[in-house]
Amino acid sequence: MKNLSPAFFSSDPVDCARELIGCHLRWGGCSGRIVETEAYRALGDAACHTFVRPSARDFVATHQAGDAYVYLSYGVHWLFNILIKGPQGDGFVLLRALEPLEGLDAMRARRGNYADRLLMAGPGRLTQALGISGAEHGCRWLEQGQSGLTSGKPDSIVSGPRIGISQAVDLPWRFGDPASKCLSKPF
DNA sequence: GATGCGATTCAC
DNA sequence: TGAATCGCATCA
Repeated sequence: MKNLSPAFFSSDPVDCARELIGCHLRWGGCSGRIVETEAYRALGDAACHTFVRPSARDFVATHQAGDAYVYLSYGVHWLFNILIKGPQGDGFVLLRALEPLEGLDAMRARRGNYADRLLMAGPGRLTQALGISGAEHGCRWLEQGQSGLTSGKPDSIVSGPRIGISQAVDLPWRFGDPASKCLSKPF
């Protein structure tokens, strides 16, 4: 297990999304195993925020690889993305589901008394469980000591279409460990 | 200052 | 399976 540095995110968004499956995320006093991600490309991907939002394009231009891109979905749920800036193109990786490892009590205090497998089984659920909100938007969380990523490998990784989007629906840029009990939806 | 709409969740 | 929900970005 080695720590992932911001250099890990100076690569291809789709490669990063795939390689993050099985890695361990540490956030404050909580941690979890990443079991589901999605990739978004800044260029040529109609589902990416950069496609219609000047503010998203500005974010890419003014932030560094690995920085947090956090935004509110449906006016209710915070979604956590990691900025990718690589030679093959920029983009984001959306964290969609984690298996809780440490800090389950703190997660329940924030989310309610749900079963373990439901604490972070969804992009809005995991931010609520970890206490991530708009305050973390733009932050360089990988270099803040109490939070970070360590590498790991799942038994297998599968891919499929991304969830909840209306554009570019055919691109198979959702990745996950099909054996996990904590997916937001089965593959 | 108004409008449209969403990278979802939870309860029914 | 279906409805809530409201904040934010965008543009006028």
